[in-house]
Amino acid sequence: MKNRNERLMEIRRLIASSNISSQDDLMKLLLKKGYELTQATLSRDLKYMRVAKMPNDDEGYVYILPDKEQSIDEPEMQASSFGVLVSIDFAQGMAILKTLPGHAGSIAYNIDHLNAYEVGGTIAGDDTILLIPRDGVSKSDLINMLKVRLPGLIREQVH
Amino acid sequence: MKNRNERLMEIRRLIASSNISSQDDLMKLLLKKGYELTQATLSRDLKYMRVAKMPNDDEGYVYILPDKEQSIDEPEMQASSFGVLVSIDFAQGMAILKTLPGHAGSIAYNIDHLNAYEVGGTIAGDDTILLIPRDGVSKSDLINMLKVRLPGLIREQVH
DNA sequence: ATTGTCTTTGCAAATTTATACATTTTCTTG
DNA sequence: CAAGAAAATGTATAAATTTGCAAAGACAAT
Repeated sequence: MKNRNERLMEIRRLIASSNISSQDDLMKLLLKKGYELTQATLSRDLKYMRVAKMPNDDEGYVYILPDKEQSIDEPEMQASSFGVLVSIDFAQGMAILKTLPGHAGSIAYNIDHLNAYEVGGTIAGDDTILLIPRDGVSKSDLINMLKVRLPGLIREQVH
Repeated sequence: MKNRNERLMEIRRLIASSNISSQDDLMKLLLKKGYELTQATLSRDLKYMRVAKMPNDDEGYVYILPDKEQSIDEPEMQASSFGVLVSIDFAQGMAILKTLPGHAGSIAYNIDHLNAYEVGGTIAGDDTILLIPRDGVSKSDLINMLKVRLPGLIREQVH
């Protein structure tokens, strides 16, 4: 779906920033943000992202993200990074990103620090980044994520 | 009750040592060990011990202990604070090793020179190593090899 | 032993979560 | 573009979990 990825990111943000204790709660929060879906889909989303439900300090239960850091604010992309990502190709289930000469390192740094679910890890050379997506992450998942989380990075002709 | 504490310990042991996916499952295991109780009590026990339920790698869900040493992170393990190898993650059948900044090269060099059967080859960036295992080598094969051949690099995994 | 208090438990009902199946949407490939 | 394949979603339902309430220990102080 067009906005599944966006939705997954929103779910992450919500879980990171508030104490959510049921999928119905989460559903209502998402509805306020404009995402319309059923509890069944949420169950699948949470499973996809390996979100766990855990008893809480006080009363009740909360969902917790399987990631190390739950930072809500994301680092801004540097101005100089604008439009320097030249192409995205896929091979062997991995993404090969081409940048303007010398920019691979900084772009990879930015991508790494998104803590994006989709990204297993990156290795950067001078103008090439090898990005290993997590299992189950599709080409378009990855591209959508990059578009959403690092707007302006990708040159227009890339898709 | 007289043996509630014993029971809690037994539950801990069971959860640590097997993949339990429902309270009914756990109930049956406990029955075999001589503990007779209802699922409702189990729900309370798990809440008391803050045991979380999390989607699993393959299919299904598992209970996990909130033990500080037991990470609920995706990375298979974390290095000790003194170690250089920070995490090992798997995606696309390959291992992605994260190191402290600047150490990827030397760690990759060391791994290469083990001449370990398990390792097809490595590519190192600044703080990331992509390790391609040989066909048929499992995740745990690789981790065990690294533990044995490069002790100290990887923290002992506590269960 | 009796009383009162606190903890633990079972039962049953309510709530929450997962999933089989059908349908729709998206993607790929000719 | 069309056809087939794959992915995503909703519906309805099953499965799993939580909880209110009452009853049954456990324990302390009379």
